[in-house]
Amino acid sequence: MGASKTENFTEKQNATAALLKALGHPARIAIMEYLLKTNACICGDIVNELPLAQPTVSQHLKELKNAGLIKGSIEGNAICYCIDDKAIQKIKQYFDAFNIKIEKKKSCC
Amino acid sequence: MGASKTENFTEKQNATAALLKALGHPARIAIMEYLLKTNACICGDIVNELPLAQPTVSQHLKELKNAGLIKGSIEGNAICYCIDDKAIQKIKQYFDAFNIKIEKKKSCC
DNA sequence: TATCTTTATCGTAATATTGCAATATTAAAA
DNA sequence: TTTTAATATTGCAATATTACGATAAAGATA
Repeated sequence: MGASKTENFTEKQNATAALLKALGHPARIAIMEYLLKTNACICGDIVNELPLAQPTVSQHLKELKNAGLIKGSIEGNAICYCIDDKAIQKIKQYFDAFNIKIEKKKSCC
Repeated sequence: MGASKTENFTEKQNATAALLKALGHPARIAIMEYLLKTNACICGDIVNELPLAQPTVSQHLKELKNAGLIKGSIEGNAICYCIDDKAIQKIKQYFDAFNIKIEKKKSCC
């Protein structure tokens, strides 16, 4: 098949999975970490930071953007990318809640 | 291609991506949430909870196990699965740190 | 206007993922 | 020992992902 049966899971489960899937590639982790490391948005420059060809980087940026993890704004003939705080917060909250429930359990295995 | 160029990224980036990739599927999110919801390890029962055939569920469980997100111990002819706390904590710490850095930035876009 | 720079898109090859039927495995139960 | 129950593995079809060369698009600059 190759296609996930998303219709059988909750909206929330699908949304969570989509966010994490977008981060589930080393290049996209590297992009996020690079955007974080620099103290402002990055115009250009991302391609030179990564060991991948320009079209490949562009594709990864698109995926991160589709997932809502980054924003891009046009700045002359370059494009400024930066992290969308809200998406990261959503993920953080998810794992915070998850972790609290784990700690309450205390446990078997 | 279809294969990620992992050799060009750091160990940490690859490891982070691998963990998040394992969670980047609604069925695997559903499995984790089900394991969390119940107050102990689950022996059997997981297949009945999910809208997928038994071999498919088994495959997803295998991936979660490979990623270190769950543990499975044999219990008679059934298998007890439960969440591996350490993996979740690793992820939580990653996003905690990430979020702290984001907040320090305050920001441009 | 012509050219340069930056980013996106198209097309395509290689590989990975998803899902399931059929079957194997393993241990309990009859 | 045969049967039953639970889970894993195999094999395969359908689809998705990853990567990149070639090319397009769009604004800046000469």
